[in-house]
Amino acid sequence: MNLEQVARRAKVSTATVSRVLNNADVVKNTTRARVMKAIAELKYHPNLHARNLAGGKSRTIGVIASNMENPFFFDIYKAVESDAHARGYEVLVANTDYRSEQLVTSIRLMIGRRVEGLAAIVSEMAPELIEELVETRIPVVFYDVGTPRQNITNIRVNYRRGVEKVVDYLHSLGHRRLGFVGHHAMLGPINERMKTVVDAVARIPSLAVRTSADTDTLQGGREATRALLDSGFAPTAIICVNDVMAVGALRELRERGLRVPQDMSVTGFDNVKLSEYCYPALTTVHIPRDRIGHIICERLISKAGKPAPADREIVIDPEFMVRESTGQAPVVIRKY
Amino acid sequence: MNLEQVARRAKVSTATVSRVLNNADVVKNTTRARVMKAIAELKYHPNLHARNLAGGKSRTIGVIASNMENPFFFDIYKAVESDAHARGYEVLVANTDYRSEQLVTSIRLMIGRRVEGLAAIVSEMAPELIEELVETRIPVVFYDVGTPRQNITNIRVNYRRGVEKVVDYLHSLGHRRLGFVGHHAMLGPINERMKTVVDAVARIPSLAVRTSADTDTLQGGREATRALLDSGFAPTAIICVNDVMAVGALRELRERGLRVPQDMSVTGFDNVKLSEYCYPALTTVHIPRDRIGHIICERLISKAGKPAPADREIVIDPEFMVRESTGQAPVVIRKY
DNA sequence: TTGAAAGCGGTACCAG
DNA sequence: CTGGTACCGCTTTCAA
Repeated sequence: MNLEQVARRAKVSTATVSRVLNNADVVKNTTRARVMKAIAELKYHPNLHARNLAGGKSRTIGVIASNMENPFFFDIYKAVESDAHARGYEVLVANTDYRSEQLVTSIRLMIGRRVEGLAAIVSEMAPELIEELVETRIPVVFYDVGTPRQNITNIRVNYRRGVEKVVDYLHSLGHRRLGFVGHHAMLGPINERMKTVVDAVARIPSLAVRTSADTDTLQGGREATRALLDSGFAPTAIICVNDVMAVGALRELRERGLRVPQDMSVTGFDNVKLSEYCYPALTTVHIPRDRIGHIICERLISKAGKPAPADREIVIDPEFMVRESTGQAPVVIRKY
Repeated sequence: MNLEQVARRAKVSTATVSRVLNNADVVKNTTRARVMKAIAELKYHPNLHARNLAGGKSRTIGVIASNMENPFFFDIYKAVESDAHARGYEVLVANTDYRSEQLVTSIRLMIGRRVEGLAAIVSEMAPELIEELVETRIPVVFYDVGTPRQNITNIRVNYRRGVEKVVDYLHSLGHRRLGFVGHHAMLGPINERMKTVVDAVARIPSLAVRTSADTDTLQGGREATRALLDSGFAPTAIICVNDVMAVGALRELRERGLRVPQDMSVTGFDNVKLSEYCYPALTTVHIPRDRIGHIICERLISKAGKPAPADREIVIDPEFMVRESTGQAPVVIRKY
């Protein structure tokens, strides 16, 4: 089923059918009606590949994230999609599951589909890949990766500040031994976030920290916490790299009969909805996902006339949120 | 950057470059090397639209879901994607947010992109739309919608059985007044699941039920529960349409000082990971998402030779899982 | 083993 | 307002 068949049935040329499809207002009403009738009767669906090929533009942007299962990424995606739709764009999504080969595959796929903009929310990326993207001249937004370049905009959250607020707060509550639950980064075990925590702790001499890592899931949070508690190091507070893993931590603590926050404090990061719904509600750090989503769209979709802006770094300051999962350090540490 | 430029640089024809790209083994090694070199130097990325157009097949399937934010849908999607990738297929995702216009848009988009198979996990669908899909002859799998047709496979869960198990269990625990928390369906308020619950309750004369509905989110679960408790009807147990909404319900109950399960029992549905991580862990009904995902892929992706099977209905029997959120009906109903 | 050329299904420019 | 037609970038015979 193609333009030509529709044209034949409506007794017009393919050019006219195309005009009707793209609501060019030049078509005479009676002609338009005839064409629409033919389209309906034939149940014709335009081939978007052909359209993109001929038209040269896809009106599509891509979003690649490490883990869409984590609401943090999903919230950003939703914000992007909503904005994109409002501007008549479609968005293609891809998940890397923190696997670098998948990242390569996904990026190539996006380029192959000729997206007009690409957002990569992926925490790590090989320099060659970045180079590859720069060469394509496609507008790109990185979250938390690399530095601004010609066609690249960079959004980064001031994690250092966020983490420092958490550490300082726990310190003020009397905690001296802190555990950190992180997730595996793609390239090697020493990930940036973990380093940030270690640095933040190092500012305060009386503080000690021990880290643990697992997958970025509820279960990973639980496993990492289990490992941390079994390690012999006896923290009175556990800082988690994000809310999802923190919920996993809560579960493990409950299993061991440790009360939060009386026996152990726990903090999350991101402030996803779940952090208010779990028990106890998490003390966490808010990162504005929709703001990030809006910025992405603004940078990726070229406004009428003006080309999309780029070559900038946008730093977002996170906000500390105290809820129920943190409290005074216990005087006597319960065995577990 | 296109095939021709690569061909020119490698001093071969576009046909040969194409052969290299598709690893046809006929190409001489030295030629292949020359082409690969040119490809790398020019940072050439094949245009997939052109490829699909010329080749006639997209090696892509589509998955449309009502709410990817709910892990139930996401788990299915993950399973589908994993299987699809293993067979060299890509998957395109779309979210409808339970909006029927979005469903229409998404389906048209998928057809336009010429997916070779389409899964619709969307609980409701207009007959004309189903007809439209039948006409395309694209293999389709519906979850919980419609009936088998020529190119349509139907997967359905035996909700009735699942709900009956829940109701019977609560009844055996002494509960007589049940609340039901559901979510808004797309078309009108009387959704199928709600009806199923009402029917299941009607089997047992001593039972009474009151329903409430809101969005399919944590917050929706909370709001619906709030409305239910404020309605004057005093349930001793709340049956939730899924786990996510059940977690929202738990939050509202906690807010009101009602203990689960001592003062109020709560049940979920789906058995997503979160149901084991929330507090208290949810009594729920397991629906095997990966099995569903596998079936979808098997039906959508034509095996070598054989065309994908279709025209069948596959019924899945859910499994009841007792955890901590249910208990004996309280003797004295606490005020709230 | 390689090249030439005919599509694939649209879009858009140029005439009429 | 409508038709003819040259591409868009790649795949796939058919010949050589």
